[in-house]
Amino acid sequence: MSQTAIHEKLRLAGLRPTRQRLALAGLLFGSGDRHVSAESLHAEALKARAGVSLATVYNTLNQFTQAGLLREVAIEGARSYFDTNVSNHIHFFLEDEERLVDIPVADLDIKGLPQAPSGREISRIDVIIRLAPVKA
Amino acid sequence: MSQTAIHEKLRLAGLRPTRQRLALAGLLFGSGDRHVSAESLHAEALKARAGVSLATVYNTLNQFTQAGLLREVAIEGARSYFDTNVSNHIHFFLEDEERLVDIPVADLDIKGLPQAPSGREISRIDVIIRLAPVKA
DNA sequence: TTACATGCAAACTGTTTGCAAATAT
DNA sequence: ATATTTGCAAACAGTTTGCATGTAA
Repeated sequence: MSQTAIHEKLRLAGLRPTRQRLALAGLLFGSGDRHVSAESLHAEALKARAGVSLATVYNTLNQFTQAGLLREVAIEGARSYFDTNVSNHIHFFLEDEERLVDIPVADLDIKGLPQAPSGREISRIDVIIRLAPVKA
Repeated sequence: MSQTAIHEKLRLAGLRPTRQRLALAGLLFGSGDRHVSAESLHAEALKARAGVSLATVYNTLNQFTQAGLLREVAIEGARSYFDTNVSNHIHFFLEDEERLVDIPVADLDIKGLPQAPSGREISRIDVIIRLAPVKA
């Protein structure tokens, strides 16, 4: 994704293209789909010599999520992950590496879902397939 | 579930039936399926005049989970939930009430699941259907 | 020029832990 | 008698926030 496209992406989301946001968006959306934690993105930003504080990384991730640019994925064990792929898909979670992997949901077919209780509607379905190393 | 059954349940799990564990197990397994947080279980224990510290509630929930008596459910937003239903099922999550509801998976049928990467096997599949109130 | 964004450090939440006292076997 | 468990308070991790400073429009 080009610099201009990133600029435009932020503008569309109603977020001012500040130096920090551009840097973080560059890291997030510059290459393919990614899964980051606040900590890991902050580390990357430091390595890239983008002066960005951890607090700003948190704020930015939350703003991006709220704007629909990211999707949050909850995993047991405190740490939150943010996924740059906001299209319809589910996840493998590699328990040994604590890492998420996207699964395209194209040919996934869930049948027999019960109806949402009245007055409520489905806002999202989260599916996480947890994988453990095969025991020797 | 009777007192004796609870006693036996702990014994089978290799956990000494201390006063605190019996009290917490009584609350957890005494009636039907439940979803508790450490905080909520602690509050219940206090109300029931069982002298149990919050630290012990945490430790006990973890021990019970490790013993397979409980299942942990991760939801975005820090707080962990523990489910007394350890059979195969999935969850509704009522976003407005921050509450979990079990869905029996009897007639649920998931097709087209991709294969686990080699060297790994599925240890669990978590499905959470998030529900929001219908906008007026 | 003004409303919004940033950085720092301090606050906060949920959870874990070290250790002395208590308890189950 | 001895190994385990408990409770407290302190430590801890991840995350959020207040406020002075900096920056985009």
